[in-house]
Amino acid sequence: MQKLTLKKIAHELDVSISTVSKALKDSPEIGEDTKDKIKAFAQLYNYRPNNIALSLKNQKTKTLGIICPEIVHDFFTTVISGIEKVANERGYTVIIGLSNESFEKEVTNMDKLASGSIDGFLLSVSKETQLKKDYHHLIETIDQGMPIVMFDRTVDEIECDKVVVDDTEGAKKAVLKLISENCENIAIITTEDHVNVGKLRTAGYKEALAKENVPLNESFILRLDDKFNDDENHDLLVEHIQSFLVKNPSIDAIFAVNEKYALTSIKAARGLSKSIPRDVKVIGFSDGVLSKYATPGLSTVSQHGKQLGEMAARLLIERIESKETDLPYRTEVVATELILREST
Amino acid sequence: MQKLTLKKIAHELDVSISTVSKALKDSPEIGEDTKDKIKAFAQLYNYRPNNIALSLKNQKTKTLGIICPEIVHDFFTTVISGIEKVANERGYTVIIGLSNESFEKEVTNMDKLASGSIDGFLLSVSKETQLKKDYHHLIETIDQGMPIVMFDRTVDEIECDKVVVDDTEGAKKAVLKLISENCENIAIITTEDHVNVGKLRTAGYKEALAKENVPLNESFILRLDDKFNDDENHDLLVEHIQSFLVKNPSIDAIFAVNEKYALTSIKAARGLSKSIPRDVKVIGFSDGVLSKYATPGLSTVSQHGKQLGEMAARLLIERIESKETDLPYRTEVVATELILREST
DNA sequence: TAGATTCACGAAAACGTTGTAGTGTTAATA
DNA sequence: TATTAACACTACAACGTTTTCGTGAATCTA
Repeated sequence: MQKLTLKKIAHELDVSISTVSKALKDSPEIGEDTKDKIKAFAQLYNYRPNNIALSLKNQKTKTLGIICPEIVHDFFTTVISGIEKVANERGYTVIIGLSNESFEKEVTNMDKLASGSIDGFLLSVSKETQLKKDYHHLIETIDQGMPIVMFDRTVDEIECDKVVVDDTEGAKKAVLKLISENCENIAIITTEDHVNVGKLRTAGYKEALAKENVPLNESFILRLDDKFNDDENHDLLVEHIQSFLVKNPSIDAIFAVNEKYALTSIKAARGLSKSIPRDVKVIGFSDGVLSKYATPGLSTVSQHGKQLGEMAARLLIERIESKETDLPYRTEVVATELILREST
Repeated sequence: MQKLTLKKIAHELDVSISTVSKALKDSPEIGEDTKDKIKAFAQLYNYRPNNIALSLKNQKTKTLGIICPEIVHDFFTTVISGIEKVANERGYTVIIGLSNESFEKEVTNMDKLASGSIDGFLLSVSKETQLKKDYHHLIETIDQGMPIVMFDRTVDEIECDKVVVDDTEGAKKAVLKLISENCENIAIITTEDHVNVGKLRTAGYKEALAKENVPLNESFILRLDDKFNDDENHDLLVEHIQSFLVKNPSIDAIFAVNEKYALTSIKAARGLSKSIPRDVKVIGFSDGVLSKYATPGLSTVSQHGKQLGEMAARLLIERIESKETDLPYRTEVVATELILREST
């Protein structure tokens, strides 16, 4: 049995399409018995209005597009689950486009979704986009009246709603904690500077050091090439960190800007027969389940990804549903929280 | 500047809508100079045909709906990334609906998407659905001519395309390996039997034992209540496994039916001052990144989630695009692979 | 009983496309 | 010169809705 439409019901019951439509909406224009008859029929054959037709008619899709650099990634999925939650509560559906950190995929994905499929974007830009600093697709999208809310990986040059975690502050808290535990030689394992969050967290690291008058030792900063994010290169990364640790044997604490770096640091240190947390304390940055399930449990700066996602979705939906065309852009900051486990 | 449509171009250039449509499709019906003019205009103002209108006209959306029980979960996201990959290659977009293991959310999500938004479903049923054994929503969907491909968590009672991992065989391989390493008291940490994959993996465990004539000791089977899947109950789970380990001190190997159980087992064993892998060897079941980044690296039965996702998407798209209405249903089995790391 | 009012319903436009079937003009054929 | 063919374009229907505007019939008012 194929999909039921108003037309088919109308034909079957020998009334007009308008009558059916109105009856199902319980319009007072239609007589009670006609209404009953139509409703019963619709119920029986499980009629559901066609979303596509509604979207076309109403010029809105009740759908949100998420553009995300990666999906096998606890932080992003946590954010997505937050987005999905409020989207669903408000009657919205969610489409996901993955950029895989590629500028081109980000552009084509956005292009495709922007062509009528969605009412607005939730976007975390790819690393490549951050590197190229080419934002024409974002500008065009916004110019066409399609709202964008950026989350986590935002770009300063574009004016739009943003939701970010307080990277600098979170990093600072973590490093301050390490200092308070009498660590004197605190290393940071971070990304290259073109990755915004890496840069910000590194800034927090430096701030904490400065605040407590701990001298900054540039050789304690390990900036990891992007290639190490590939799971294939995990063994390489272990070795790389180990040689860093060997070169700097005085290191007694590591602050890692993400979960993978943190966990790999633990593995590397262990491989060097250092005990965690006795010889080296480790704090990561993440919202992930990994940290909780790892042995030893990894202390982390939690990013509250779910709240971030909820916030972002709320901002977007508000903008979509507001008739004010000149709502001022907001930037919301989601606070971090230091969660202490066994690695400190 | 608002969205450009054929109508606006037509009005602007003083030609008919049809002419614009045809010109952009390079139809020979239209004169060269008119074509050039229209194309140039469209290019300049970045015209993109409206997907919604196309969907309505063509009666197909070029969109796939994924219904997934959970998203903060490496296995499912790996599958999704596989789906997204082939979907994109073939010009499809992906909508995600999360059931959060709830029957009701599964039903309402499917209902919503089935109303015109998508051409077919990729579905992994929720635990609650498995428990209730209420499949009316699946039957109705299929009856309406909407194809479903089930992945991983399938239901035997429904006829449709399926892609599964070889749970029994994978579990068997893992346990066989443990036996070959001279483990004599191999425990299994599994789910309750209503979870299909738990049941199948337990079957594999038993098969392996039987094959090598190792006596089956029912007290070595720990069936975990669903509540332990909640990350909140992680500490509880650790204690629970520890008391199990204390009650059965002879256990020298653990086969866990998922990554979290495996990692938690390691943590529990460690807490009991047992060394991994010297005192207890552990093998998990998963595709996750966790295993790789954990210390010690967790040996696992890899499920090749990405291939599974790719396979599922291929099956679905083939069915959608085939004009044959009576394509026979297929069930594809994705082989598992034993990946040995430090926990064995 | 003429006029107004209410009731119950239908026709049609619109959203943005595409494709089929015209249509009017010019050029080629017989 | 009359017929036909080619060309370059336009009109219109359809996809499934919703909504505004009619409209004919029954009922009410004076």
